[in-house]
Amino acid sequence: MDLKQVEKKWQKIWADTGLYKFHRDRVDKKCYVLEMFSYPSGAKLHAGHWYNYGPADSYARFKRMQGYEVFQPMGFDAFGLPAENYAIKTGIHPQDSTMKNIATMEEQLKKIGAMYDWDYEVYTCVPEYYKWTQWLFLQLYKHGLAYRKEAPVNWCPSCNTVLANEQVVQGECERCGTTVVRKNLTQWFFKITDYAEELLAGLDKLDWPEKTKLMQKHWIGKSYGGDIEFAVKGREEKFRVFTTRADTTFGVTYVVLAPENPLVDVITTPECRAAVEEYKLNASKVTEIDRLASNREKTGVMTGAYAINPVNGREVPILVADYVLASYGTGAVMGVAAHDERDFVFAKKLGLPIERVVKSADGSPDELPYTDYGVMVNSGEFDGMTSEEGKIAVIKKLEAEGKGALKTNYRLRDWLVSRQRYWGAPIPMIHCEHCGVVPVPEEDLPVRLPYNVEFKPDGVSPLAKSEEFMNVKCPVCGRPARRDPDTLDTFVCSSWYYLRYPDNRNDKAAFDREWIDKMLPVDKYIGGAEHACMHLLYARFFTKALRDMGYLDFDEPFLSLVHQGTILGSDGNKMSKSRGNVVSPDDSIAQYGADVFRVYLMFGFSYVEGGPWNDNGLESIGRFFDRVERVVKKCYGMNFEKRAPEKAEKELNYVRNTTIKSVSADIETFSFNTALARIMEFVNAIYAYDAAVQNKSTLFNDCVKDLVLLLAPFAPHFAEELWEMLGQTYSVFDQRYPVADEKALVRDEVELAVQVNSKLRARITVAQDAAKEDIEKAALEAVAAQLGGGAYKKIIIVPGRLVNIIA
RNA sequence: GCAGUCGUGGCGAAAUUGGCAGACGCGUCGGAUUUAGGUUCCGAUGGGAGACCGUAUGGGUUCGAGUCCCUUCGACUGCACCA
Repeated sequence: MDLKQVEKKWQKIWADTGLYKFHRDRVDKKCYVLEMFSYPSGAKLHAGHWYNYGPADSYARFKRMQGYEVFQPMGFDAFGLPAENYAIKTGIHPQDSTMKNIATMEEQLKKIGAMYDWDYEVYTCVPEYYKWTQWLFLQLYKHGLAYRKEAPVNWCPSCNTVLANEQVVQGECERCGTTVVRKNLTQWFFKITDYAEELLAGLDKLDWPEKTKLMQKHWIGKSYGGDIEFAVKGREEKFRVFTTRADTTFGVTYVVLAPENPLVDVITTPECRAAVEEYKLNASKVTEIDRLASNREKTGVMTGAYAINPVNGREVPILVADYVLASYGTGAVMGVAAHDERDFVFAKKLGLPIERVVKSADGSPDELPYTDYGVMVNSGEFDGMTSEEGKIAVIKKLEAEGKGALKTNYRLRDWLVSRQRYWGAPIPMIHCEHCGVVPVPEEDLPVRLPYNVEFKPDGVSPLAKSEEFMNVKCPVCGRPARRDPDTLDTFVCSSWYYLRYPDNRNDKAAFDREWIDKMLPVDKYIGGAEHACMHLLYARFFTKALRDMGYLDFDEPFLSLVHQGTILGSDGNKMSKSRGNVVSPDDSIAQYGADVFRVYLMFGFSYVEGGPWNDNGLESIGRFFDRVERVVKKCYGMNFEKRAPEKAEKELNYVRNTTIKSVSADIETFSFNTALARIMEFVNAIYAYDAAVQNKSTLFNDCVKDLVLLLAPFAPHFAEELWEMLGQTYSVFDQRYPVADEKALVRDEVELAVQVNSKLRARITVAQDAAKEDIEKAALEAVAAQLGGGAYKKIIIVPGRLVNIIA
């Protein structure tokens, strides 16, 4: 059959009959299947998109055939850096290129033949959407979850522009090669850290890949310890360090501040100032990634100031070193050279003292640095305590003296959402000389992104150059004021799109609470593992924050998550233009059709693994389709006998039902490759029956019908055509997926392997319900020769599998 | 550097979760159909002549290990001196 014609035909009929329209009145049966939406970059839909969307759609179709009201929307994550860079290069406006790309990708997406209900489509870059992104920002602001603070950005002094991390290559600007420095700007943050504990605790309940949960767990990075307060000698100032090893506090021989720590400027002595300033300048030139490279040589300088260790009153030097980060803990660390790997290296390098205060508990000799737990020594009243006891006891004592506190620390940082970019949602805030920072009133939303803006980089946010945009009346006092010139991180747009889909036309609210409480959470979310920590964590945060603000009533957005693997080029490398190994789906589809392409992707790879592309796999799927088509054609119009040979009937019916059972189970776990293998076996069994039995009964017809139904989610156009060929009524997707007849799954006889001393020696066939004694007897008979005298120590029987005789 | 995942025929991969390793497919070989090639249908296909040997490596637990534990090697992904 001409698959391309068939695909066109059914895509039209599906659209004309509205087959995939979501029925809102059946919401109690809803199944929300969501694939991560596309980013419409210059490129077209690639093999990776297909690998995400094709199998996911097969899952959705399976759910539909099980009677669920499937909601499977599609949309575009349309704001972002690539469109803007493309514009800087070509002069084509981001809005124009983006809308054009979207149109192309929509066409391509329609060719997949997926069940998307396009009525619910969403673009994040249109005012109808970003109005509500801005509204969400305002709600977070009103609830104290959005705030401003200074934070460093990557700054190219030559281009006069802020760079994204990916635009910094080995510390240099990717465009001009100038060394990138860090520069502080006042920017907006979302207080995701308020939810650190809940984000961590909620992971347990989720049906997500374990490794993804583990990655989020590490990202949140909870650790138990305490703050310890050090006074600066001869000054008023005090500062705290966070430590998980307070049992080593007596071994502190120095303390280190991060170069960005504001205290540095305050305490540095005049003699040391020049060196410290130079050190700070150099540190600002090193990107965070380079600065944190583990094999990098440790550096640091003295501030000239001294700190007083609160446990023993000892004076220790205060240094500045870039291995201490301002963003983690308190931006200050106590140096315990004897019991910390990094401190040890640092102390050696700078000639600082090293003093042991912990030794191994069993008294066995150990070398420094000794980083394990042990027993405290040289620690005054704490001598003899174990590290476990000591790290609590030391903090508790300090706490009583007001010089410390037990503390749980999180690695997670607040989410920086300001971008000094054009192509994003404007931040809906106004800066008034008299009233300060004022939110845009909700009735004034959206704050529209102006079209005519000079977005080429020249030192300020592109929007800052648009007087028309910037000038606004202060909503509080009415006097002239300025808008915030920054736009929102695109992750903000994608943190709530799944909430907008079900209610995408709502112009009164971001979404109707009652409705989305019925439609959400998402039942199955499918997308790449690269989003494990950012997108998936941000979306969870948004859901929880919206719940607490009273806009919805569930805790988690995505109950169940699957990551598809990556399809590599046929050379085993990641597909990339520079390698020239990119596989274009369009060519394959033009040749074989969308269904063959989709089935190839599902059969040839383990879904979560992916793997290298292989050209000749497509052809074999085409042949499989032909094989199915032939048996369907043969079946239609055939005259059936009432009875056929019982044995052949029983065998075929057995295969039929085991196929149904395992295919259903496999789709549920996204094991598409094995599901298709079972279907192929079923086809083989139908052929075997056909060859062996002259006068076929209606079982043959039933099996062929089941075959088409089983195949339908995988090859939707093809199956719809076959269903019609069988004289059945439209549509195959309104049929129920076959359900196995449990009675047919029981076989009269089973084959068991017989082992002697765990080595396979024979096979026996016994009745399904054979008694233990009978099995033993049959097994012993079968291996009588090997056993010789017949003596044995014991027999192990694994029901339905094997018998192992230990001689 | 740390963490996670993984390593199975010529190739893509399976393996009921500790129970007959290699399902299914590709490729290859053979047979049938065909004037022939292709298509189609049927069969064989881990290695070895064999007893046997085989799931990266070396050990361990077990009646039994691809699966669990430890060692080493390699690949991929993530994180980045996390105090």
